[in-house]
Amino acid sequence: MKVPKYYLVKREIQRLIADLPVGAVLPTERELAEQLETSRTTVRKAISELVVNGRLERTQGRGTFVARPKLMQLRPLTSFSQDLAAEGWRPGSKMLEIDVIEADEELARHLQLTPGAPVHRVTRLRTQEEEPIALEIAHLPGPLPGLAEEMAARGSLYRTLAEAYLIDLDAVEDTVETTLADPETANLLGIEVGLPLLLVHRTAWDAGGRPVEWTRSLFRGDRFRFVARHRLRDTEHPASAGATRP
Amino acid sequence: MKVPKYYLVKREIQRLIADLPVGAVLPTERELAEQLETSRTTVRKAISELVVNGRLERTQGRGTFVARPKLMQLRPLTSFSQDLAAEGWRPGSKMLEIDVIEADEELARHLQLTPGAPVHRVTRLRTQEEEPIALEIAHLPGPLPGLAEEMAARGSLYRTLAEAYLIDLDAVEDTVETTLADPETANLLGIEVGLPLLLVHRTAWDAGGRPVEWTRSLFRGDRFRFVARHRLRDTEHPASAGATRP
DNA sequence: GGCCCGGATTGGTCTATGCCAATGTGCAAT
DNA sequence: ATTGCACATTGGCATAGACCAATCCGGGCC
Repeated sequence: MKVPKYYLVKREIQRLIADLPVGAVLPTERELAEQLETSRTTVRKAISELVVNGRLERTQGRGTFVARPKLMQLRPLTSFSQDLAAEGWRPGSKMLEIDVIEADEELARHLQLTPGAPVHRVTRLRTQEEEPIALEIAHLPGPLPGLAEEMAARGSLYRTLAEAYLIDLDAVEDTVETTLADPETANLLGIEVGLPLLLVHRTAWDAGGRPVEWTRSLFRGDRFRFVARHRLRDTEHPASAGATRP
Repeated sequence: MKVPKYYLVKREIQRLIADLPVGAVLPTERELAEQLETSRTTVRKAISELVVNGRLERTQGRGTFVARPKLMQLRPLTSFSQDLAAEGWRPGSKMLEIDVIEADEELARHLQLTPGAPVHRVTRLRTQEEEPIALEIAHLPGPLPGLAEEMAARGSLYRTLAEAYLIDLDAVEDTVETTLADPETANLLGIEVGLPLLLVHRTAWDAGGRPVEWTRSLFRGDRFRFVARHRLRDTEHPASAGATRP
């Protein structure tokens, strides 16, 4: 199989940083190009993949550094802060905006509303050791008077829903897919444009089966792992699935 | 916010292909560079992001084409073939290799074995309308005499485990994260090196709590969405999570 | 000491260009 | 009609070089 040169350079750099401690600075791109007998363009392509992989971080004007390897796990049936706290992380949250918008087509569908209905929107930046790791936009239907104040008093969205509005969640569904950081998101998360992100949509229902939350979250793809665990009942046992061939 | 030129070019091309049918061919990179008054390098960078997004596909010597948008959903508690069949897709599977290997450190940990213990390895290429969409490597502990023949007779791994070896799954855990296609995987999946993939690890246990499967799957990140749905019991209710602030 | 400014350093973007590799086409030979 | 080969086309890889923007550092100034 033909392996392009930038990929060999990538492995070379990987070997180079294997022995370096976290935070160590790499040679400059110009130096690496000379040492590895290639062009700066090729070095940059190799480094870019390592940045996407989460192995390196770079800042204009400063340099390229060995990134702290840290993989945080998220469980669908728990809350963001609960998840991270359980793993010994120190989660934080920065409120960006609370406002009321009119539901568009998609939003109305997920929350079982008619388009144009008012929906509360809560935009937050989730942080970890002061470092942004996720952008979260929650949509909540129905009247929630004083939401901003109640949220400010409690911090946690779920706690606010339960205590201030007596809304208890009964079921949640998460979908996980990948996307790329656009300039705005990259700016908020402090990462490069084009880095892969985990795009998570969460819908939550109350005991009556009414949707009470539809949230869109963007996580750094190189920092998170999503975990789902299930017990199987016989009726949905995998072994009962049809044969693989059509 | 400063937006680089290749990002503007990306939007321009996005506008261009919005009106084109699936499979339509784009102008060549050299033509686009001229029309948009930029260099071919910049055009390529823009196109590359659209390829990563799943909007475009390109083949050396042929051209760049509008990709078929198709997002398939995967549910953790069902099998691969069951998932896709339920959505009206026509899943297939191509056996690449069945062999027995010695468990390394990681594998032994997941299957609760001692390193060096023999483990069956089943490597398959999952397909969809003859198109490869996932690379799946299953690891199965314990003696499974005649595994290759039993698999060949049934097609489905889970069905084989249940019918031929009386192994019934009781619980599964999936983890989902992102990674990049290395040259080997890209070759097997017929995609470009460096495309983001969904890396899914599945562990399955039998009723006795013994691990019976540890599988590593690589899905095209632009084609799949992972779905997890849960009912909440009070003891693990999100509202009981700690406050957001540390 | 503290502040400000200018220059050096480093990554970020863009251009222009050359060659390679895969593909498709059309003509010629059989 | 089929095969085979040369050639044009198109994307893939790599280079060299220029300029921009963020950062850092040190000297000079208050």
